[in-house]
Parts: sequence; structure tokens; C-alpha cells
Amino acid sequence: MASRAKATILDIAREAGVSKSTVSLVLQGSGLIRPETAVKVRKAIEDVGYVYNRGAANLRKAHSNVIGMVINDLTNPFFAELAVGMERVFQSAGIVPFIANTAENPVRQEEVLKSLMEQGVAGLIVSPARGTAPGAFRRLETAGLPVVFAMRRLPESRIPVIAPDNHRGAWLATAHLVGKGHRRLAFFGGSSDLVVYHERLGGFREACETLGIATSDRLIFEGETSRKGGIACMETALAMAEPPTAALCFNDAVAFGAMLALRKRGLEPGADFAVVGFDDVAEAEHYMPALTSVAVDSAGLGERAAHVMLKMIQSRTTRAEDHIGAVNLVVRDSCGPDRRAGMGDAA
Amino acid sequence: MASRAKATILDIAREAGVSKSTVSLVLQGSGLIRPETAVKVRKAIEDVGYVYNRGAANLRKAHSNVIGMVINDLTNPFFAELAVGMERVFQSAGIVPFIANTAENPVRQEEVLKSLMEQGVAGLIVSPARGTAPGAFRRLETAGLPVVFAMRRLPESRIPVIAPDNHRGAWLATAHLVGKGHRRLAFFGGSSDLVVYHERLGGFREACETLGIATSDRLIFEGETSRKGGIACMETALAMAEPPTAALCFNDAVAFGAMLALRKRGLEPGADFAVVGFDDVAEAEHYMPALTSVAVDSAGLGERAAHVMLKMIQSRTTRAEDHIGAVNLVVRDSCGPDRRAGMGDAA
DNA sequence: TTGATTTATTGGAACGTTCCATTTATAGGC
DNA sequence: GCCTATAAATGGAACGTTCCAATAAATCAA
Repeated sequence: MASRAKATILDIAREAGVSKSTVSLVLQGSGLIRPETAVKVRKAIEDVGYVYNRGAANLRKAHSNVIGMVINDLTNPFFAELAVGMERVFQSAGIVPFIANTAENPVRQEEVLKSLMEQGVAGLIVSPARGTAPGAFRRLETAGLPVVFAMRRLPESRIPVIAPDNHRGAWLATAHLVGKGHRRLAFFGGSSDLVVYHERLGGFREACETLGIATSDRLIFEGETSRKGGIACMETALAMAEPPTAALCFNDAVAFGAMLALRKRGLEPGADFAVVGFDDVAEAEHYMPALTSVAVDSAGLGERAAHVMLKMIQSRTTRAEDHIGAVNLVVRDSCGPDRRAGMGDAA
Repeated sequence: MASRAKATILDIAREAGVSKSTVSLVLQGSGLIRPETAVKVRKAIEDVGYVYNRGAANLRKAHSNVIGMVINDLTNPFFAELAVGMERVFQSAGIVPFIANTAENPVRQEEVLKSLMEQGVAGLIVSPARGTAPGAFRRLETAGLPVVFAMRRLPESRIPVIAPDNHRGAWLATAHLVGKGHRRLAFFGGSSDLVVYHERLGGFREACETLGIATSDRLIFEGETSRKGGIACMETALAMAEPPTAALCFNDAVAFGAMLALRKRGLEPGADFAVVGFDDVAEAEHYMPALTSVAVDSAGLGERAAHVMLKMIQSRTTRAEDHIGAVNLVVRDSCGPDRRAGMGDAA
């Protein structure tokens, strides 16, 4: 049907016997054209197999309808959920979000960012890769492009952030463990080049202090934020002279790893060692034992980030308020009372 | 630094004291320009904070450097891995893949496809949403756009497919169960609107027939391809007068659900009922018990799909060979021998 | 020196839209 | 019937690139 060369509005115009301007108007749904004419034009559009060329249009129009989502690890279901939340909002605003994965690689991130800009996106929602240089987003800022950070932030930047209340989440989880009678608490996973790490660890430390629990740097185990990292942390911890009896994990993946390591040593997660996760991914509920975790509502945060972005685009500004999302501790089966202390005082 | 209005190559030309053509040549890395001139131009580019306008360029150039990946369910880690494999290949070819999620919704898929085309993508890699209309890709075909299906296919279409050998995978898994002494085998999850379902179920049926096992439609349980679906299947199955002793599950998610349902009834997966999954997602290895599953190498299939796409773009064709990826059964702990039969003949 | 050849650089015409300023057609008021 | 107001449709100039054909400058062979 369609000829080999791509059809343009001029082809449609010829086909329908009108001018290209009329076709353009129809395409934009303008009320200025007579209904019968519109019908005629739309038929011609069908007939020639026309596809709109947004690149050409953007040459004249102020802004495009695509926004980019730059995500550091797509294989983490947590980020996938974030993406899904954003999509929900954008879809209803007629905006198409394109997702790009940086695989936690700053160089790749640079490329992706460049490509998205060249494509003329209207805005960018970014969860920056670990190890991103402090100035990496300077260019975007000076270009006046709306950018919001999701989940993660960069040490010093004026870019608005949408993230959960990491400090409070860690506080709640720690208090829960203390309430169960644990006195020797560890923190598993993560590393200090992540701002989130400092927030979560900070909440842990503050809770310990407030509740009169001694903390020691020897009970803080840095590690990968994956199952593997969790296994490693647990193994080192159990090898100590005086091992901890409970651990707050940087995220759920680390917690799953920690529980795996326990099993491998013949210990029962929950009963022999209490584990709390962070993020509350879908899997947490179905694990054996079901994981107690800090729920952050990632889809909700995604929606929020999308709304903020929409507002920024609308008001053509590059500034917005940070949004710190509420968290809550979901208690399941992975934290029993401290065995040793339990005998004496915890009934 | 940068002025408010976007800088164009004309601004650069003025700044560097050359013509716009020279700037364009530098941008394309042409060897025709004198090195000193190139340096001067590049400096000017830095100074004015220029960002390349790919939309304008595509107006003249034949094709863009972006290809679209349309995925039906981003929250399934399986698809995320597929995406990661593709990205690896495209990155080294200087192509930027944009991912879009259809959330298993044909309407959304239509929008996403439209948007991607308008954006002028060079090609499309698609895992079609369930319930996609047979003609949904007709337009793309006639437009001469290279399209590859990944993992899933549409009933009748000439679009090349990259997918695992579902038939053989199911065959292997079924034979494994039979080898363990099971004689009453069920198939859990999936539904007949998916081509993949017919392939997997076909392999199951053929293996049963070849190995002399009776099958009955009453042992084929359709259901959602999720944990929830797996739970439902298992519950219905166990309620039967003569329940099966083993099940091949449509995918790993269904298998996890089935095992969950067993536990809920006080039965031990592996010992009391054998379960095999399909896809071998990362989680399978770490589950309790570790899940026996058919590994499909999704990242590898992603790479392959990307290569096929690259070749299609290069040779400006819309045809390519299908590629059926090898599978292999990873035996873990979720399938013990049939208890009842075991007494008698399976030692 | 001259003409031919090579090397660098440059105008200008596309590319497919949008949108402003016009033109043309239709209707209304007198 | 004429003038004005409104509705509908249109031509043409952008927008930021690429690329061809043309020019200008430098090099070479005679």
C-alpha cells in the first residue's frame, strides 16, 4: 500500500486535496477545521500509512513529550517498581517515559544522559549510579532542563530529591530489634559512597544511642548491596568472638543473603538470629521465613517523582521541594527475641 | 555561562570564526578538516554549552541511532535480564536502547509503539503483550521498520523471533520427573492465549506420550503466570480425588507459588511433591528448597536479539532467521522421587 | 609562470513540521 | 445589494541539521 519513501503531511495534503497547513491543524486536533474536512484528512492519513515525525515538529515547538528515566539497576525489582509508578502518572498526562539503564556505571550514565538530551527530552528523572562525579549534572542544570533525583541523591547538588525517610526507617527497625531484647546489633551491607548508606546507618546509630545500646564500628559491616554481599557480611559477623544476635540490613537483597548464610551454618533465621531488611520488595513477603522489612512504597515514590517533574515542566522551573516519603516497618517472621537475653528478662 | 536560548551550530560557527558546515563536519568527526581548526571548533562547542539536536539531524540523515525495546513486564526479573543482555551489545555499537514498558496491556503497547515510531527509531525489539491483536504489527512491517520479537511470538506473523526452545525445555523437565518415578504429572499455570504456553505444554505432552505416561486434561491447570497463579493451581490440584505427585510449572514464579501452597498445607516441596520451574531466574537458586528449573539464558537471548537487529538495520531488510536458543535443565532440590511409587520400584 | 591536482572550507538547498499573517468563502445586518 | 464579522483554509517563513556543489588556498608537474 504505502509507497517506499516515508509519507509526509504534503502527501496527505495532496491525497486529501487540502493544504499542508490544514493537515497540520487536523493532526493537532484544532477546532478550526470543518468536521467534514477533518474526516477527509484523517482518511488520507490512514490511506498513505503516515507516521508523524516528532523530530521535525520539535524543531518548531518549544517542548517534546518525552521524559527520560535513568535508572542505575533495572534488575533490582525495587527500581522496576519505581519505574512502574512513574509510568502510571506520565501515561495519563500524555507523556511517554523512556527508560535507560546505567548498570551502576558512571561512564554509561554519561552516555545515556547525553543521548537523552540530544533526543530533546522535556525532563529527566534519575537514580544516579554509584560513584557519579559531583559535577556530572552541572551541564543539565545550566541547560535549564528539569531534573529530579529519585531514591538517591548526590552529596552536594540543588536538584530536588524524592526519597524515602531512610533515617526514620532505620530508626524504627532498630527499635524493633531492641524491643525484641537484642543488645548486640549489627548493620550489614552498603558502602559509604552512597548517601543513602549514611542516612540508614545514621538512623541505626541514633536509635542505638537513644535506647542506650552500645555500638561499635566492628559491628558495622560494609559490603555489596546484593545477596552475595549479605552472605559475606553474615559470615564475617558469625566468625567474631562475640557475634551479634541481630542485624539491620542495608536492603532486602542483603537480608536474603544474610538468611541464606545462616541456613548454611545450620542456624534458623528469626529464631537463632534476627534479620530486618529495607525496601520491602514483593519477594520479602513470600520468603521463608517472611522477612520483616521497612516498606518504602517505591511505586508511590515513583508517582510522586513524576508529579514533581510534571509541575516543573509546566512552570518551566528547575527547582522544586524535596519530598521525603513516609516509611513503615512491616513485621513478619524474621526477628525472634534474643535467645540469651530472652531467658532472663524478655519472657 | 550559556545564554538562555539553546545554542546551535551557527552560534558555534560564529564563536569559532568558521562556517556552520565546518562545525557540522567536526561534529561528525570528518577527517577533512584541519586539526587546528577542529580544536578551535571543539573549544567553542564547550564554551557555548552546545547540545546536539538529533531531531534536526534525523531530518536529513537516513536513520537514527536509537532503537526501542518494548517489554511486557518490567517487574519480572526475567525480562530485566533480557534487557540487560541487549544493552551490552547495543552499547558497543554506539546505539542507545530506550526501554518502554507495556505492563501486559495491548492498548498501552499501541501507544508506546506509536510514540517510538514518531521518535524515529531505527528498529524495535518487542516482547508482545498478552492479547495483542494479530494485526498490531502490520503497520510497522509495511513501514519497513526492522522488528524482532523476543521471547514471545504472535500466532501468525513473519517477524523474526528470538526465543528459547520451549518445547525441548518442557520435554527435558518432564523426562526428569518421570525419571524420578512420578507417574501422575500436572502442568501448572499459563493460558492458551500465549504461544509460549502451547510450546511448553506441547513439550510436556509429547514427553508424557513418548515415555508412556497417561495425561489427562484434568491435570492441566491454567492460571496466572505469577506466584498467585501457582498457589491457585496447587490448591485445586491437591483438592482432587487423585492428586498429582509432581508438576511442571509454566515459569518460576508459578513454581514459587506452588511451593508456597505446599508449605501452607504442611507439605514439604521436593519431598512430598516435586516441582519444576521454567526460566531459571536468579532467585531459583536461592530459594528454599532450591528450585529445579529450565535455564533459558535470557541475557544471552537478549544479546542475540540485539545482534539480529543490528544486522537487519545494516542490510536494510525486514526479514531474518528465527533463533531458537538452547536450554538446559538445572537440577536442584525441588524434586524428590515419588513417595508412593518410590517404595516399590525406585529404591 | 601556468594549468592541473589536492586539501580545506563554505554557501545554500533540502528535510517535515508549526504558526503567523493572509486570503477566500459564508453568513448576518442594514 | 453592500459592508462587516466570522469561519475555514492557505502560503511561506522559520526551526537546526546534513550534504552536494562550488570556491579558495596550497601544492605540484611541466
